[in-house]
Amino acid sequence: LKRTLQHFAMRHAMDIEGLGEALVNQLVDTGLVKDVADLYSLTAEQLAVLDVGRTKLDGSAVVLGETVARKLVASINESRHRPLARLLFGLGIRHVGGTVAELLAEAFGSVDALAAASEADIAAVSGVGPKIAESVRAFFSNPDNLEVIERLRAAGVEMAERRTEPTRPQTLAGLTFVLTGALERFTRDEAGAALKALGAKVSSSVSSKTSYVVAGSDAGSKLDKAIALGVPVIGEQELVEILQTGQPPATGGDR
DNA sequence: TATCAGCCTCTCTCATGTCT
DNA sequence: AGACATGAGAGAGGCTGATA
Repeated sequence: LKRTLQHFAMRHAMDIEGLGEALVNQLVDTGLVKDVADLYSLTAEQLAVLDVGRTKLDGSAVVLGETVARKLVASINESRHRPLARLLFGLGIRHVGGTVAELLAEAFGSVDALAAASEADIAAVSGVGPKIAESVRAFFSNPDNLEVIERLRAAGVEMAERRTEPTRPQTLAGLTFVLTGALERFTRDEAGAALKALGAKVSSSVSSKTSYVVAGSDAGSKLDKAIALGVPVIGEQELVEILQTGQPPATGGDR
């Protein structure tokens, strides 16, 4: 349960800021939370008095405090409106990470449609094979999982994708980017989302099929691999230009 | 203001699934 | 079968908020 909660709350899932391992332990150990749906009925008053596992000099317990508790409740409330892919990832279905969750969200559009799909329907999605399809089908065949989904629905968690047409021309369609190192003007997630909005694919590993590697500061082994494979490497300034103009670099990188 | 603990962001690595 | 891509866990360093 603790691992499920941590996974559900993590950044790439429901992104509940402030809910980490220590707090999850407290919530489960005190009995406040028995499944992920219970998160949505927590109050700031309940959270504020939780022991954070330390003691003051006088021997009394250090508690979470009102500031953190209020922020956490706000973050939990916001998480009701995450995109479908985040929810699918957050449910913790084996073999379904962020990327596969996006494929499934795109293909089925709602939790209900995915839950009703056959193994063959799921495996028909490009990028999803029989193992993943079997795992997804098994998840939605488990009554316990279905009950949690119903409780999440009752708590107001959105269960379907809000269809939005691309707002920018898909000028980077067919190009694959890999981000490495730290960027100054945005996080890698933001940069990745901006690239995807232009139709690009963003991958986490470099191969000869990679179109461009965007290297920020302290880039690691992905930069080394890009150089070894002769994949064009671009810097943050070039990335900004791509995002502004919507056009891939004319030169193909020069690092 | 300094310290502390927890959280966040990011890298690295490896097992495993998918595709050609 | 080999190449490619993903998922997931561990660890490092920085950031944040509560406490002293």
